[in-house]
Parts: sequence; C-alpha cells; structure tokens
Amino acid sequence: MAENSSEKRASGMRSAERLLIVLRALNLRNGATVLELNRDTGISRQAIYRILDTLRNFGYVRRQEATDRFHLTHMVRRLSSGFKDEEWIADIAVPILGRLVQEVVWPTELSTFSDNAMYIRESTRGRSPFTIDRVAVGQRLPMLQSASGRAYLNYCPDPEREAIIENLKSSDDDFDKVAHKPDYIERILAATRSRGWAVGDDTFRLHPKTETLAVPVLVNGYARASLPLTYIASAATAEQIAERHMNQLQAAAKEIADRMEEMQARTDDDDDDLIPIREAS
Amino acid sequence: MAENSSEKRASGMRSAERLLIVLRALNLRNGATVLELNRDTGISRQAIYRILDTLRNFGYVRRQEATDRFHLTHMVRRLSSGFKDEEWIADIAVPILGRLVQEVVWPTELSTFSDNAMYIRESTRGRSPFTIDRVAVGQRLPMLQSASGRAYLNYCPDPEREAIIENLKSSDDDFDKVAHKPDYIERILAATRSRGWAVGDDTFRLHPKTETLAVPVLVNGYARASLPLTYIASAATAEQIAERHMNQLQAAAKEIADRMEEMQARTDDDDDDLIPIREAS
DNA sequence: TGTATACTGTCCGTTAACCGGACACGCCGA
DNA sequence: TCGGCGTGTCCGGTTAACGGACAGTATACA
Repeated sequence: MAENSSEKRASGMRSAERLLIVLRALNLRNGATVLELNRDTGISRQAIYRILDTLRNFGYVRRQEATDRFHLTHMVRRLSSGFKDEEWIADIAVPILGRLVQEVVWPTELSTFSDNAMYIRESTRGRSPFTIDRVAVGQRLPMLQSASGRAYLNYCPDPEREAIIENLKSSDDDFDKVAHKPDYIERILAATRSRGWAVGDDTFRLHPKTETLAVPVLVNGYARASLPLTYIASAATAEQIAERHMNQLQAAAKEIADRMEEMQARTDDDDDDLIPIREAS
Repeated sequence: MAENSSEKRASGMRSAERLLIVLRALNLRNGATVLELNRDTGISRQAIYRILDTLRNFGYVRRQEATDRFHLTHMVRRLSSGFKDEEWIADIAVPILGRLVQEVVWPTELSTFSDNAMYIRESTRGRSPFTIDRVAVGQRLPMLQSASGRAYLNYCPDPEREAIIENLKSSDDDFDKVAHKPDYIERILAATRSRGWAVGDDTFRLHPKTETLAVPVLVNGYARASLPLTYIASAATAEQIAERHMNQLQAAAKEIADRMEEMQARTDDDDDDLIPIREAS
C-alpha cells in the first residue's frame, strides 16, 4: 500500500538509487546471498543480480567462492576515502551554522587546522545581510594573527601547540615570523585564555572594514576547530559583540562538539536513516 | 573511432555505473563543480546533474552554499563502514591463495583472529583435488589447538598474546581450558618458534583424516593472520609436507604481507585503477 | 555599450536499457 | 515422488535515462 502518494520522489535515477540501497545493505550485513539482499531491500532478485554485476565490474564486490556469498572488497574504501576528518566537522556544522546566522545577524564560519594554518571550511556569509566580501571558503588564515588561529592554538592539546609553533618557525609566510617571539605568543594566548574567546590582529584582515572574534570548538575538551564571527568594525566593538552574542556562539560551538562526540562514539552500526532500506517491491 | 568494438561491456547497468564513476571522482577531488566532474569523467553535464541529485537524495553529497561546489558528506562512510580490517587481509589474499593452490596441491586457507579464536576467512578447498570436506569458510578454530591459532599466537605482539591468553582463561569453550597451564602454552610456543611454523593438535581436527600446519602472515613484523595448509595424514608427515612446500607457503605469506603493508602505506591517493575514470562521452 | 567567453541550469523527444514475469535447474527433506 | 527453497537466465514491453538545444548569469575586454 501507500502506493506512490507522499511526494513525487524528488528526482534521481532509479537504477542508481537501487545500487546505493544494495551497497548500503551489503555494509549492514557483509557476506550476503542474492536472496538475502532481496529480502533486506525489497528489490527483485533479477535486479540484485544486475546490481551485483555492476559492483563486481568495479571491483567493489566479490563472490566468495567457497560459500557463494557476496562480500565487499577493500576497494569500497575508495568510495569514501576522499572524505577527510577535517571535513567531517565542517559537514556537521552546516545546519548548526545555518541556525546560528538567524539568531546572530553577523556571518559566522567554521575553520579547521591544516598545513600550519586555519582554513575556512564552511561559511554563512552568503546568508547574512551584513556580509561585505562574499566567498571565503577555502581562505587560509594565519595561526598567530587570525582570531580562528588564536582560539585553536589556545585550546588544542599542549603537545600539538608546541609542534605547531615549532613548524611556524620554519614557515615562509611573513605572518608566521612572530613564532620566533615567545613572549608575543604568550601574551596573545594569555589574553585569549582570560577572555575565553579570541580576537584577530590588526596586521591581518580579510577585509579592512571588518574585525573578527572566535571561539574554539572543544571536542572532548580540546579544540578541533574554530568558530569565528566577522562584524563590521564601525558598528560595534568586540566587547559589545561578545556581550550580545557570546552565549549563542558558545552554544553553537558546544552543539557542534556534542554532535562530533556523538558520532565518534558509534563508529559504525548506526541507524538514523534518511533513506529507508526496504521500500515497496 | 573506437566505436563500440573491444568488448561488449560485460554487463552492468549504465546509469548505476556512471554514478559510481562520479562518486569515485568526487573522492579524488573533494569539492567539485558540475563542469569539473564532466571533464574528469567524460560524462555529460546533464547526466552529472541527475547523478548528483541522486546522491543528494541519499545524503551522500551536499552542495556547499558559499562556493556552489559539491562535497561528500560524512554519510559516505556508510558505503564502506561495513568493511572490516580483518576482511581486508582476506580480500587481498584471494588471488595469492589462488596461485598457491596451483603450486601446492593441498588446500590452503587464510584465517584471522577474532573473538578469542581464529576464523577461516578464505579457502581454496574448493579448488584443490585433495580436499575432503568442502566448505570451511567461517569455521572457528581454537587458539591453542589449531595450527592457525598457534602460528598467530606465537608471532603476534607480546601484549596481544598476553591479553588473548588472559581472555581464554575465562572462556566457556573446553578447548580453551588449557590456557590455565602456562607450561603447556610455553611448550607449544617454543616448538612453533623453533620450527618457524605451527602444527595442529590431535585433540582438535576439523576432519579425522587430515592434519594441518600453518605459517603466520607477518605484517610489519607481527602476525595479522595465519596461512594454514591441510593435508591427508596418511599421505605424508608434517615434516615431509614442510620440506616440499614450506618455501611456497612462506612466499605466499610474505606476498600477502607485502600487499598489506603497501596498502597501509598509501591510505589514500592511490591510483592503480581497474576502472578508468574518463571514458568516451 | 556591445561582444565574447565560460559556466550553470532546464526542457523535452528519442531510444536504449532497465524491469520483472516466466522458465529451467539443482538440492534437500518428507 | 513431490513440494519447497534457492540460484541463474531469457526476453518483450515500458520507462526513464540520455544528450542536443536553449536560456540565463557573471566576468573580461575593447
């Protein structure tokens, strides 16, 4: 029953969809026969054959000779190996940042550490009315001058911080030269620590009219990302922005961190489906 | 040119194949536009739209708002999360065991440790003329009596061996009771060590007429699996079998180990393609 | 301002390819 | 011997995937 009703199945290609369903089913029960897959997914046996043939052509599935069951091969890793851990957190942050920009009018971002700098991974600049320069995703931010970098550096594990600073000393980037001044570093770290959030330095601005403050995203107690907020300098001081929005910013950071911890807990065996395996036949 | 010619495209579903190609391309270049995917894969732009829609319906891909690029999401992990590391090695072993059974007439297997025992993951019993009982994949082998278990136990890291023996002491299985006799354990380990390979115990036989000897698969110096060879007891002694085939057995174990180390080295960014991305349009 | 280039997004008629009913076969237990 | 259960394949009808074509947007340059 149910017929079609509900929605018109937005779009998408039927046979390809079913391949994805079978692939998912194989992941839930590695080592399966055609009939088992038929029962698990509701897809006709003949179609399962076609799909398994396709997957076999690509080397993602093999048939175990002795038992005649179909198994995933190590090649399936290729279907997700391009997804990096840094992107994971950005991915999770998307809906949370989306809600945040509705509460806080200013644009916020999510940045992660990579290659001796912070990189903006996700941004709500496109959705904030107070955005000056648009696209910022992919933007590189120096560790010691940007609010993102300072927030991250202050709350990452001690050995990581020491290693980063050591690396910065041999960096080509002019911004990183100050890594040779331990008292300067200690000063900005202390300032960040006492406030609980970081501000950017005048020597580094993505846009001359804007300033930025940032909070860390603390996963299991340590920074894994930063959550910067960019505002127009003439509209308010950092303290005013913090007074108005710090609670919301911290709450969003906490929510992202919670989701991360949650996802890490169950490495696998999850089942908060978007797509129901088993449909109608 | 080229037209169709070559082969008849074995089988498989066109649209589903192309989805896999696009998914793979997205892994190689995470964050891509429709046009980039078109160029990378040779698939028409319109088709890329359809495919991305499909992937989006399943939550495997999202569009980054700011940059309008398509990205993988953490959901893609589900396409390969069911593939466990123990299966990886069995997967790699398949073609190597296939060649081995042609040199050594006796059937060989690959077994890995899991849940306080060795499990047969892959077998060439089906392809050896000297096989008595057929299907053995999935068979559980006790650690202290089977050749597989003894080979593994002797060459795994010391802390792992101690932990396993500790676990065996609280096992329900009668075979595991001998874990309480340290001198017995020391004796079988010493015997295995002096020979370089392990033999099975009379108290455990999958089939009364057969005996088994096994070598470990040493990945980075430590056992990750065992490679047992089963022969008919009346045909030869263990020493005779070893004299004739130990070189081949060790070579196969080494080859499996090499492939494993190789695969571990490049976690990603590999490109020993079976399927050529970029075909004709 | 106009023109060119580069890219994104959508429509729609054609036809290839996907679909599943039907059939054949092998195995096992009653 | 039969019926139940599972695997594997064929083939004609229908559908939905395909890509040419067109429209829209942004940027560069004269």
